[in-house]
Amino acid sequence: MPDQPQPATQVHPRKLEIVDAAIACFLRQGYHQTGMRDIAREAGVSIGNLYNHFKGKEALLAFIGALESAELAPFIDGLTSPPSPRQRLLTFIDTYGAYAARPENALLGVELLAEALRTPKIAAVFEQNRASLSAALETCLQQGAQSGDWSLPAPPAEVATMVLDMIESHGLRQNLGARAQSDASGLRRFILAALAG
Amino acid sequence: MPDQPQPATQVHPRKLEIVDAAIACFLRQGYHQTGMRDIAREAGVSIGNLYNHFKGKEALLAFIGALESAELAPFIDGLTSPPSPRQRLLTFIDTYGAYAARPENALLGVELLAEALRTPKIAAVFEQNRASLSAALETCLQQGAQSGDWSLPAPPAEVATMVLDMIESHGLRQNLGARAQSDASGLRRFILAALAG
Amino acid sequence: MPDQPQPATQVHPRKLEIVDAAIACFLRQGYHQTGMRDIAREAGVSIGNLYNHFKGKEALLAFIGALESAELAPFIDGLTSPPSPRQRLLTFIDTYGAYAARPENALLGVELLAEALRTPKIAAVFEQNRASLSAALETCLQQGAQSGDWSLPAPPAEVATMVLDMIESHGLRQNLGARAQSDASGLRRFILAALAG
Amino acid sequence: MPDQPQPATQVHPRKLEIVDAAIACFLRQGYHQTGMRDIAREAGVSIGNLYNHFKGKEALLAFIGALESAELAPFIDGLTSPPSPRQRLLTFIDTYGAYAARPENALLGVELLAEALRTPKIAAVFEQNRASLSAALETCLQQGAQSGDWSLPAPPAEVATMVLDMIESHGLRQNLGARAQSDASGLRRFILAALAG
DNA sequence: TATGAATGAGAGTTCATTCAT
DNA sequence: TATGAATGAACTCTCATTCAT
Repeated sequence: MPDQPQPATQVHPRKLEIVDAAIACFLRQGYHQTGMRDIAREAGVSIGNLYNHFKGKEALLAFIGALESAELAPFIDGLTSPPSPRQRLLTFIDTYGAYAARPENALLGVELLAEALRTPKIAAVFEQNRASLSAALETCLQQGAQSGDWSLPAPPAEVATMVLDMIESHGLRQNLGARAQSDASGLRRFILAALAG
Repeated sequence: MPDQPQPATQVHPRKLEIVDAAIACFLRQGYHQTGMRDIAREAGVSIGNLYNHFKGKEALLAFIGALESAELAPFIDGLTSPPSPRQRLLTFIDTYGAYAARPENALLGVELLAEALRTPKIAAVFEQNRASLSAALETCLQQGAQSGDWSLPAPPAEVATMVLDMIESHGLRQNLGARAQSDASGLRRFILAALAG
Repeated sequence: MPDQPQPATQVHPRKLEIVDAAIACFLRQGYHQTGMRDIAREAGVSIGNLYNHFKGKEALLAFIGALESAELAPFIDGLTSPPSPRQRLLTFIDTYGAYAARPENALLGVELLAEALRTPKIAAVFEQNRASLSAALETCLQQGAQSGDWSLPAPPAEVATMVLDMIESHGLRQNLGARAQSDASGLRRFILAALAG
Repeated sequence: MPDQPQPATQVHPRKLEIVDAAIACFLRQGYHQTGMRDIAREAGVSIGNLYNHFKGKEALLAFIGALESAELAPFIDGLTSPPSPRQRLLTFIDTYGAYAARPENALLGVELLAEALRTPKIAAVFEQNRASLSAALETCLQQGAQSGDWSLPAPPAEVATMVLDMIESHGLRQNLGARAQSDASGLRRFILAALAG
């Protein structure tokens, strides 16, 4: 986490305005369909000044990806904190499911993923976010297995990955077609059934 | 299915060469990073002639997406044909899992998905492929439920969607980092556990 | 001479129009002050099409430099052909002096030189032109020394270089201030005096 | 000489640091390839402060050109002072030859020249340096002619110009290719031969 | 069917310079 | 004196696409 972009500590407020503008544009038009000029206009900033705050388009996307890291912290906390593993897992499925279903997360996630496939810098951010979340979930899963809450049908790391994939795919699916089953009850039942042992 | 691109019936062989070239380019560089000139060069065709075969770049991607439809047919057959539901499901997880893990499918799938988010024409192709596969899996799942092979933790359509998501996410995951658990055994066990009831 | 750009043989006429436009712009505004759009406009060509004919700005300058090679041929012939070494040298000083004094050669020469200092591709063209001309002059100087027309105050290659430098500097000087001694008689007398022995 | 930049008298030391930084950048990257930000960074100064010391990029180059004027003074002294004209000329060829061969002088000279072709302000500085040096050399040449040390093959001003051109071209040549005859003996012999009369 | 010259909007980025602090 | 955010025109170059041949 050391030399990762640190959006939390002392940043020029303009920088955050630019980030918001970029997110809005990426959501509306997609990453590649968005020009730096679009972002500058949306942020009410000159194109030249935009480059005073970000080295380039890719850096902007990486920064946005890193922002996600901060948003993930509560979920990680929730997975490792007080209540029973079972309660923690249920809460996680619901809350992270809701998070993953929000358009700005679902759609930006796909842009980020597609870009991570070609751009190592983006891939690094992407994988770091994934890894920290996955590790927390894995811990929770193992604790639940030890406490007899459930049994794992596969190695914990693998199960954690699959559960995350399910939740995120589910969130994305809500944003795809016109329909929307909109609640996570099926998701929750599926996962619990898989752990029923 | 009426005015869908029909890759199966009589196409100019040059057209398929172009498609192969496009796939190669999209895999190597990504959809947006690939120029029509790149494709023409890779196919050994003039840029003008490329446009004799495809109306534009988007049409090319849509055609590629439609090609996938043909590749899906065997899986659909397998899900609805002779053996027991359980056997059909296991086979499907393995074979479709292998299919989804092939780089050309995993990576192109993400490109297609990202593009489908903004481009209705692409979305249509994308959803059609998904729908036909999902319907077949749903049928298989219902049959297994009726025959007592398993019980469904959620409505069949939803379970089908989640199972497909898992398999495809799993395939994509193999193409992301450097690691590779590489086999589908964890995946299979997870799904079967979810259906164990 | 093999894989050098060959402006003589079969080139699209438009390419030459572009070259002419570029030369006009470079002379008027200088190389760095000239934008690709300036050249396109001057040539009556779209900016996109300009790039169909030249890979980039640097390639354009290199091509112009290579064109000079063709213009040098007559001087090289004159230095190595029929009459007496003395007559050849005198003719060379006058004709090459006039050539070097023409604004398009004097001014473009400086641009080319300045660029050659930083750009290996340009340096290569620049040095090749210099080398072929210098070799021819060296030969002539040696023949004159053998025939007793003159004696060389330094190694022939060095003398050749210095004589060329003098002629070219002289040509440039005509294009600098407002004054203009305009003839090459002083130059000729200086060189002949140096060879007088 | 009135409103010429006056590098000699009281200047803010920061100003000289900036000049040094600019020279370093111009040498490394060339004048046009160097941005004001590059210079500011190299000097360890903010871009805003840079403009407190210099009106603009062109003023910086002009100042550098004017600095040269101070460096020329010793040569001018040497050409007009005590010993015999012959000895003065020989010393000048050697010392000014060495000066002209130093990369910072040879390369910056070309940048300055190229810029002088388009920018009157730069041309003024350039020509003034040239004129004062040329005048001193011309005086020396005439004195040598009067004292019978040599005879001039052309009007003294023209001979002075040509001798300067030779020395400077020779210095530049050392910085061009990889070869390097490195000493000025050929140059000296050539010039003396031209004056042998 | 096949060619590649032609188009011009638009891409990301850098530029010299200004100005409020 | 010193800072660096702010400006917007300009840069080189690429894009998908068209069209005369």
